Amino acid sequence: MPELPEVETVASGVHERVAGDRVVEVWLGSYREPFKTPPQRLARGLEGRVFRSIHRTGKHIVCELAESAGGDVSAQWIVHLGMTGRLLVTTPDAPVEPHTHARLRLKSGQKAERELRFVDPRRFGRLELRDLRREAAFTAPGVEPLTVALEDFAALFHGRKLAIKAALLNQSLLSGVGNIYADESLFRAGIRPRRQAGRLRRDELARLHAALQQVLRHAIELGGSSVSDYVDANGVRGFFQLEHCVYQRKGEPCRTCGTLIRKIIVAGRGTHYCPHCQR
DNA sequence: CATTTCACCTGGTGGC
DNA sequence: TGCCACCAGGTGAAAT
Repeated sequence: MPELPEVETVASGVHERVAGDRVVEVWLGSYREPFKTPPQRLARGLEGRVFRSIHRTGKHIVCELAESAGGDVSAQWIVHLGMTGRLLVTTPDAPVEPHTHARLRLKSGQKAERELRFVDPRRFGRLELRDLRREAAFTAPGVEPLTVALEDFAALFHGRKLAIKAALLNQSLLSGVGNIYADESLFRAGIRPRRQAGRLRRDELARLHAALQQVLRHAIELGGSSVSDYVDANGVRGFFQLEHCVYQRKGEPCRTCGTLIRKIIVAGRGTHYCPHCQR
């Protein structure tokens, strides 16, 4: 489900609910898949630690952990939601959904007990623990789309022969853009997804830069896109799917010119565009 | 190195 | 209703 706006929404929701809480008990499922860090080491790293803050980097949720409420950050719990992952704050007695892979029971002074749960049917998500006394802090490989300057954005595509859509999806160039926001930003910039990245004109790159930042910011304001089952940390759906101009609108009229939206495959992904508005 | 393809999973949908 | 092929918000390894 999750691209930058959805991950941002989940991370800020989790932050609001659990910052300052201590992990008093950890339960982890038995599947190998979601655990980039072996379950035993992950559980040991989480147990007893305090959530200092939670934020987003690219499509990753980074939880800063300390030994005590006022202590220095000594570890990071990094959550990647994959395609179907959810990070939910619940009460401890809430029914446990199928495909729940991690449950963290949390406690803090006055607040009622709650649980932080990681649920992921397809198991494409990843859980990782970094011990900052031994390992470097997490950094995303690509640049941050929301804040990258136009000059640096344009430089990412210089000399590249791949399709602009494929370039937007490449996380080592930009961290956080996925299939929905690649299609939506290309529509808003009036650029066909198969255009060679290195051949875009200066004005097109400027339009794409502006469109991408606008669409991401707008989507964050609306709590992300709930295409099938995406919900935030509180189980609430987003509303940006109502603003989609092309994504999953194959055969429907373009909101600008009425031409029917087409769907093709680019970079192995379903790709939607308006043949009239995008050149 | 740059780029493309495919496997990894489960569940929902639409056609027959 | 039932079965089945196909598709899905992501990524990283393998192939080209």
